[in-house]
Amino acid sequence: MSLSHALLTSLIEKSSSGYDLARRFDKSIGYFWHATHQQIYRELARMEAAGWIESSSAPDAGKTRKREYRVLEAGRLELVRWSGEASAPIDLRDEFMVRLRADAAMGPLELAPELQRRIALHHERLLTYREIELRDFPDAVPLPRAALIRHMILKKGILYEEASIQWSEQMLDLLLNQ
Amino acid sequence: MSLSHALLTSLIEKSSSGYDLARRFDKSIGYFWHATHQQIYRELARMEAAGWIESSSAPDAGKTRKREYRVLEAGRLELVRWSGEASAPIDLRDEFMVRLRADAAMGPLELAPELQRRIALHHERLLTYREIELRDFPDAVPLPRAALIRHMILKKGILYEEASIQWSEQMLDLLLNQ
DNA sequence: GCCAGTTGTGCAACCAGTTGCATAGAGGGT
DNA sequence: ACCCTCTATGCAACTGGTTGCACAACTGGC
Repeated sequence: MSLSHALLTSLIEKSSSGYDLARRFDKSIGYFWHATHQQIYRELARMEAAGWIESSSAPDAGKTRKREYRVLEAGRLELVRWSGEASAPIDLRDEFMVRLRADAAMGPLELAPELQRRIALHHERLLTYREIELRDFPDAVPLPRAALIRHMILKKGILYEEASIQWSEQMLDLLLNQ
Repeated sequence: MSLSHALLTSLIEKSSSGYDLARRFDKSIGYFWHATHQQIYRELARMEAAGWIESSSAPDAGKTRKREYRVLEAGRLELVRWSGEASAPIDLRDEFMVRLRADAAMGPLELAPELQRRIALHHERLLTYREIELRDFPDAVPLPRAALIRHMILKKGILYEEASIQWSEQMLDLLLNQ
């Protein structure tokens, strides 16, 4: 689902190999998107065939097969073109909500432990995001537009985790005491 | 991704035809999940083959092909079994975030109109959810456990829309004034 | 020198979701 | 009678994402 455009954006920020891209992707756009290395290699091959990017043996390749991918003008144009399209709203396809509904339909199903596990996970992520926030977006200095946008994207993740924790704790209380 | 279990849950709440199921699905579990009729028919066929559900010509079929699907004991057992599994956290794969990142990487891209469209959409959904809330979950009466759970699921949608609106308005301000 | 682990690329098969199309009866309008 | 729309089911082809596996070189430990 437009993984290619996400990769293009990442490559504009910094030319890199498929492998590096896969790891950077997880740490940047990856707040809200995960892609396997398989998808990324396949997409890079397609984009190169389409003339959006070019590649050559990476400067630090040595005797390895490592390649470096760079965005071409056609890639930039494509990204600008795509940015004008309407974006489909995400669906929040959450299996746990189905489990809760099943509990409501069939009687208590012991979902509390799983909910607790999820709360811990949300806390973990929140912590990571807050660390990135402290490191990358000091609010003493006035930040340029690009940094403000990136900060807002991170904030979206932070807000989501905070809201999830609050909601989950209320839900947990309900499961345990009703 | 476990659409089958979502459908099982829906069918436990009420036996119905594929078509009715598709429409009810959009209105209930569909707060956070959308499935096409195609997926639903295919999944029903699989579940029937697996012995989780059975079907017969619907009582109100007349001369049409309309069928009614009912959950069998094996289906209930499967749902209980599945409820004990760990649920993968959702990924918030949002194309618009990629567009924002592209804006940050390449300079202003005129994303404000699209953001405004999204804000309107969030308002629309929020309104729908609030109407359902007023209709189905009066807080004067003490509700039974099952209703409380269903209410919490709906609340998750409401909280998400509210947070999205707040965040989007802040983002819009940034896009227009920076 | 060998083994385990990490970096890096890639093929093949599979599964889930989407899209376009086809079929068929019911009900309503002109 | 004719056509249009809605209800209802379904096939076929395609796209995107996932999983398992394989290959290759380099890196550090014993």
